[in-house]
Amino acid sequence: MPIKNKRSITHWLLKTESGVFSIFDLARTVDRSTCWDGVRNYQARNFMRDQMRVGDSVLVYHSNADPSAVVGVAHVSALAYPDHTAFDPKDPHYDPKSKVESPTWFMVDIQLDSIFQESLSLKSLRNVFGLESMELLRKGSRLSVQPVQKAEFQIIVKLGKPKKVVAEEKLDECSFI
DNA sequence: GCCAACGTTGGC
DNA sequence: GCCAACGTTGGC
Repeated sequence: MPIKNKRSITHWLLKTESGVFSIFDLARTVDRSTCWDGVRNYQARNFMRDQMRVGDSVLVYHSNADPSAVVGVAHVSALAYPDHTAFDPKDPHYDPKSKVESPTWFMVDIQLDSIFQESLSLKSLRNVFGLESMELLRKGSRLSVQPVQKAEFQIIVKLGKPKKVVAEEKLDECSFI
């Protein structure tokens, strides 16, 4: 009997600087989805390029925020493809090493599912039972794309009280935004 | 603004 | 391959 080739990682956490692109910006985009451009770290790239698959679950984290916090849930909506912002000399994430014919940097698309009614600050997460080994809570953790254990993901979603973000035109009705 | 904890670069 | 210098991330 063939053994099912089960991937070890299907849950992720993506950091975004809330002042640059927040979960609320994501909620206002067409189809509530976006390309996750600008990742310029090899380990983060490898996770996106080699391991992420369409449908994988994503926690959205606001870094450099007040307070820094996990703020909602999205999912991967497109498999990794070259990050074109690396080709554009005028783009802040321009990288001359990356060529169109052999791209260095990749990105996935993600689509927003829900925003937490209780955003979960980094500080508060440090006290949650079951998250002791979470990468985000590791001292000096800087990875902007990081794997999350399914159990960790479930704990966080339960605490966050996610409110589904439905259609673009209904955004005005989301009083918590 | 400070600074710890990285990651990258480049001389050797 | 080693490692010092430098640049970046991101909490505080």
